[in-house]
Amino acid sequence: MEASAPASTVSTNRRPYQQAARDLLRESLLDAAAELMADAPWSEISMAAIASRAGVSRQTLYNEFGSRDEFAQHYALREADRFLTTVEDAIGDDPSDPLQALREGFIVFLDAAENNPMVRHIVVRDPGADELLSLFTTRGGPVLELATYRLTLKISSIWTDADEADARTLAEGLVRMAISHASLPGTSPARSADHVVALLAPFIAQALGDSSNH
Amino acid sequence: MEASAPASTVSTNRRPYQQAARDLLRESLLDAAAELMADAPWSEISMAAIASRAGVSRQTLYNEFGSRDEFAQHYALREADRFLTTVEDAIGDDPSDPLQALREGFIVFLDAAENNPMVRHIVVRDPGADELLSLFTTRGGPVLELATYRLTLKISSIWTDADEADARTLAEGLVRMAISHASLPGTSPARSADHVVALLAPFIAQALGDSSNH
DNA sequence: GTTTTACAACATAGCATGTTTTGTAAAGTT
DNA sequence: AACTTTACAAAACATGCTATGTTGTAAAAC
Repeated sequence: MEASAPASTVSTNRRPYQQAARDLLRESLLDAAAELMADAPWSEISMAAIASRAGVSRQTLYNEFGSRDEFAQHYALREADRFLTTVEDAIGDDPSDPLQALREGFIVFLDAAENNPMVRHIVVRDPGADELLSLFTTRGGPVLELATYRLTLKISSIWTDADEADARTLAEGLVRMAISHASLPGTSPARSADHVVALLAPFIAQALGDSSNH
Repeated sequence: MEASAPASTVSTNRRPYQQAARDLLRESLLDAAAELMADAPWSEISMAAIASRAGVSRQTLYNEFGSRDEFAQHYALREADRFLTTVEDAIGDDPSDPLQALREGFIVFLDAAENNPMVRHIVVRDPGADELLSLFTTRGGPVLELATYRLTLKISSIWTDADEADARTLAEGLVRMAISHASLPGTSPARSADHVVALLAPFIAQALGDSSNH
């Protein structure tokens, strides 16, 4: 019935401008939500408020993201993604001093976890507070898996002679320690990082130095 | 005014029987609460129900423990204490195989955390569930500190040649890892324990073998 | 392509109600 | 002397009702 349209979806092949405009719209909406989230918890932010803040009608919001839940998921994923990138950047690309690199990444994480409201919502299950974004955090499983996965890649890419399994073990341990210190802080982020690095240093030394594995 | 009573409090110096009777009463009440807690969350258990279950009047309960909150705290503390004892027993007293000993303790903890309802209330902040016992868990800080402290003592007492600071670092790491795996389980307790032991083994080897510290 | 207007379904906040539970006190029982 | 029974005020909680706000969808207007 349709004459000229190819067999793919409408949104897949689009002229660059339209694609860019669409992305801009979505980003603006997510940004608007982020701004509102600074003042009020998710449960108190209406779709109307988000649209209005972005200078757009409520209907446009619903056209872009199907529902309130979908929008929340997109928002949470974008935030988690940005966050992991920040940590990866803090680790850097220099393989010469692994301990210092991991320490940096750890501190960046804990500092952000203290300030960034979104991260607080993901990491800490605040009972009397926000809840609602835990739609997708309900069990933090997905986030932990994503973070472990990306950190494993990062470690493997920098210290190429490390065993893959060792990298994964280390990554998961780091992520769990990071989440633990974020939700139950000891003293300062720097001191927490020192403790964790002291605890894991022997493992790292062994994994990096000991490449005589089977 | 008082003739023969010495200057100390009434409850401090008491004849053995009376002291024992009092302890028995308190334990019976705490046991009754534990039994009820198997079927319903704390918020749904009334003081009347606890007293009745223990075969005692409500007034006696209030005479022993001043209020509902106080009772909850005593209950939670007793449970935490028992729990730590169980873990310490699992670790044992044999200094010959530290890795296996810690693995045992870890598995015992995770198994109990899965089953024991009380531990679940302490460790995991279940949003849609029980809440109320988090009066004293609100921030798990106290529990984490107690557990870290006792585990440090345990480690130091078995492996006497280990550095005190190392013992504490290890203890806190173990506790945080245990809580992390209890609230976000990976696969099975045994596999979680294997991962953690693998990660911390190098640190343990260094701390125990390397007693040439300053 | 976006906005406006409209609307049904659902969720939320407030309120008046009756019931339960807490915490305390005094009198009765063994 | 310790426990139970009875009694009671204050607070917490459940219930049913109404009013208001929000979500999600659709159609007409710009």
